Amino acid sequence: MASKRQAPETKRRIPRQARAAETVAAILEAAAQILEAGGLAAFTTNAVAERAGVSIGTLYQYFVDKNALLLALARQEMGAALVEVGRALSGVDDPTPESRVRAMVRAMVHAFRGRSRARKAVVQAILAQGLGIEMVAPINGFIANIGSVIGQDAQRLPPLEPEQIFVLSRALLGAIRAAVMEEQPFLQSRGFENELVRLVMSYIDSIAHEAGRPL
Amino acid sequence: MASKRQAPETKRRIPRQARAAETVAAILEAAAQILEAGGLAAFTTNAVAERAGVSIGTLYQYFVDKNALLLALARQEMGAALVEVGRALSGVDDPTPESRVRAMVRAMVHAFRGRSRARKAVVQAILAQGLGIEMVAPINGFIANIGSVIGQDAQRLPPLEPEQIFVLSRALLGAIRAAVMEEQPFLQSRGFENELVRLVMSYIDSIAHEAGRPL
Amino acid sequence: MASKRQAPETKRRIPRQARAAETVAAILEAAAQILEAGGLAAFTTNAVAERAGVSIGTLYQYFVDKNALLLALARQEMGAALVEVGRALSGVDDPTPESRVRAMVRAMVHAFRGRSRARKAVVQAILAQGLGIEMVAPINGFIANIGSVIGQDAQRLPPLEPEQIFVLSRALLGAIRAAVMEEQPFLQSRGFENELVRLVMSYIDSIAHEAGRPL
Amino acid sequence: MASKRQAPETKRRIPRQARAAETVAAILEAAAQILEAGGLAAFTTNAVAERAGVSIGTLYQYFVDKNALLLALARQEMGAALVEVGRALSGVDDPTPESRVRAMVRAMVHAFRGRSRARKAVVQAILAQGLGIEMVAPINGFIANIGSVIGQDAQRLPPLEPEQIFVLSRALLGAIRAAVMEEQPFLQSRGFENELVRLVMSYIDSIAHEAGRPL
DNA sequence: GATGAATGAGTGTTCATTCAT
DNA sequence: GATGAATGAACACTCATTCAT
Repeated sequence: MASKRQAPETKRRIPRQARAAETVAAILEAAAQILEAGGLAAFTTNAVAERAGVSIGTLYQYFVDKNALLLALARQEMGAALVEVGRALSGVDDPTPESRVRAMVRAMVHAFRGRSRARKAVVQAILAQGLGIEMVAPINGFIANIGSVIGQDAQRLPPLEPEQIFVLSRALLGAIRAAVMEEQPFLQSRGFENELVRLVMSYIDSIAHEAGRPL
Repeated sequence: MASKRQAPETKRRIPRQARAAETVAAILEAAAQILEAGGLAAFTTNAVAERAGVSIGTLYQYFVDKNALLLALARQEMGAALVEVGRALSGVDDPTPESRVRAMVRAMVHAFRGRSRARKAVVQAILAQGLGIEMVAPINGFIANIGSVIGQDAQRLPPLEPEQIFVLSRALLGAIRAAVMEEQPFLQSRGFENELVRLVMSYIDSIAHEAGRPL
Repeated sequence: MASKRQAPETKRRIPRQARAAETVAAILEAAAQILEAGGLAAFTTNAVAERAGVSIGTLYQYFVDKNALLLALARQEMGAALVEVGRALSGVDDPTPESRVRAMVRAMVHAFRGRSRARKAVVQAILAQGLGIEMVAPINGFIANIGSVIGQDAQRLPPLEPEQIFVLSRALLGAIRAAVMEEQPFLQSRGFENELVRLVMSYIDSIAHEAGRPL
Repeated sequence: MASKRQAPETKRRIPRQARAAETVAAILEAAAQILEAGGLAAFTTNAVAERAGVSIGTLYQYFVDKNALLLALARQEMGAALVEVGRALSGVDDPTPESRVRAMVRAMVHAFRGRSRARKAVVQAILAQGLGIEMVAPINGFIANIGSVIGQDAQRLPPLEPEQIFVLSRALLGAIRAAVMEEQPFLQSRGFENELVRLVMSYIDSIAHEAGRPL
């Protein structure tokens, strides 16, 4: 696992045929299952290949190394999460700022829900390689546009400073991540959701006030 | 690395002689250096022993296993950080709520400053074992008492709900941690500090308002 | 070497290809040679692998751990011995009780002959794990049926008590084992054989007399 | 643990003072306890020293190496056993041949003061070094003189042949040893004792008959 | 004489990765 | 394309033994 920092290659061969795509899917699914069941410690290439019903050689035909497999899994999961968040935002008919934030928060919490051990392991591994930046980038984007997420008209909120985007996105993710990692029972409770919403709203509110444009 | 969740034993032998104490210190220092230089991947017991100028056997005379060494290092670092935070809080003569929060935030940021790779690695390792809870417990405590940290008189702010303590502490730590992990250049900037303060203050403020007792 | 008492698993992978079978054979042969040459002290997995001309990884592909290798060797050797004893018994055309016992004794003595250091080591190791019971079980069975081995008609001798089976089988094995271990020159002499036969016959005789059914 | 075959040196320093004798005794007692509690696997020099309440350095002042300690323990226990056997023989007032044999058998079974696990471990270790011969020599002597042990007048039984001495002593020891090693519950039962007596008596009987001098 | 901190060779075992079939 | 037997560097950890204090 040498450390390649810049968006390392993941696939060795891009599957062009249906069967190959199935194989890749099977391997990723197996990887998730292994991770879910035994955490990072059980995540060996041999174990993944076996569970996928594929020979170890085949696994290496599609993933350059163990790391690439992990990354591919992480990307797949992040993508799914983002799709969900997007869907949540577009599906809100009550356009109160708060209700939009709530929708986003809920989507994020749920994205981190099922298969939590697998997610935990993936997160760990990603962090361990300093690839966290790449992974949170999309979330970052969402937060950056939070002005438009919130306001009916964009003028109301001045564009956020980079530090503000950073603090808000990482604070939110950090709280959710901690709840997942520590396996907190209230992860999906209403109370927890409320507090996350409060975290975002009060922060935005403070900025708006400072700019003389209270929400 | 078997998983003992509750404050696992760290030391195998308590050093009674001066030489032994030096040895332990040397090992911990070496561990920090190795972590700093090569991250978790380079952190092998043999490497640590070698850098400490000590035989591998000696290392194992003082630490039951690799994990215990890591934990001991984590505890030492956490302890130092907490001491700093405590000192910061008691050394503020301008007792504005905001200035007290600012002191705390600044202490935390600085605690995460020097030797950041080592700290990063320690944090990762701790998280990887689900011992994050133990490690953040003291921070948790600080936040839990944030009412008294902030208010001149404690009645002003109702005691925080567990979820609120959780969200606030993890959000703050999460933002700082991310800045460390991603090696953000603004880590020690005034602007970043301001936003962290805002994060805490606005959240508290929101709670206070809800309780009908604005700060 | 954890202690699993009940017929522990020995093989990790059942060899399906010809090459694999050869590899396993080579490893077992190497193990026997190492044991023969240097006793239990020289019996390290690395040494065995090296002598087998195989990598250490390959060894572990076929044997879960060091112990499993030892056990597999023991079983192989025991099996060979038993086959010999069985063949000896069925090949006696003079059906005198004594001549049948003599055939059995002779087979046992010969079974413990060649590669005695290896056998010695194996025996030691097996005993050291409390797996002696499993290993002597077949011999036990032979002795248990000694009535039928000896008598033309089975009624003549009452079925032996467990303690009697135990004493007779262990006494016989003990005498042979000691001769092997101490490398006694008379191991394969006629005189020694005679005395072993006497040991068995007189004991059985005594039981038969007691039961009022002298042979 | 290099193999020195001929009655290796055991003591490094012969204790001349009372305190030293106590120390040696404490170490041997600790060794026996460790062996009894955890078998050969737990038998480390450090563990013994600790349980004896002595520093590891002190242990090495009295025993050249680990092996010497084991040997000293074995000799001590063998000596004790022999004394007991002797006492048993001289203390029988019913001078039937059988009752004398029974006394001997019982003393042998009860050897090692009921510390059967320790006994097992010592036996294992002794065997593993090929020092079994040295250890059984005294027993051999007893059996060699079994004619006098048994008969009121020595003429009755012709002197035993070397093979006969060997077979009888090893058979008896083998049966007892196996019961110890396999931790058979009937080890100290009357039934087991009876069968051991039968083993010896019937064998002797057979020889006597052959010589035309039935007991 | 006693202590116990220090030593370090040696062991069993894992697992990512290769490549002949 | 797929297979899976083989590889071997690397690691955590043990414990008999030494020797400065």
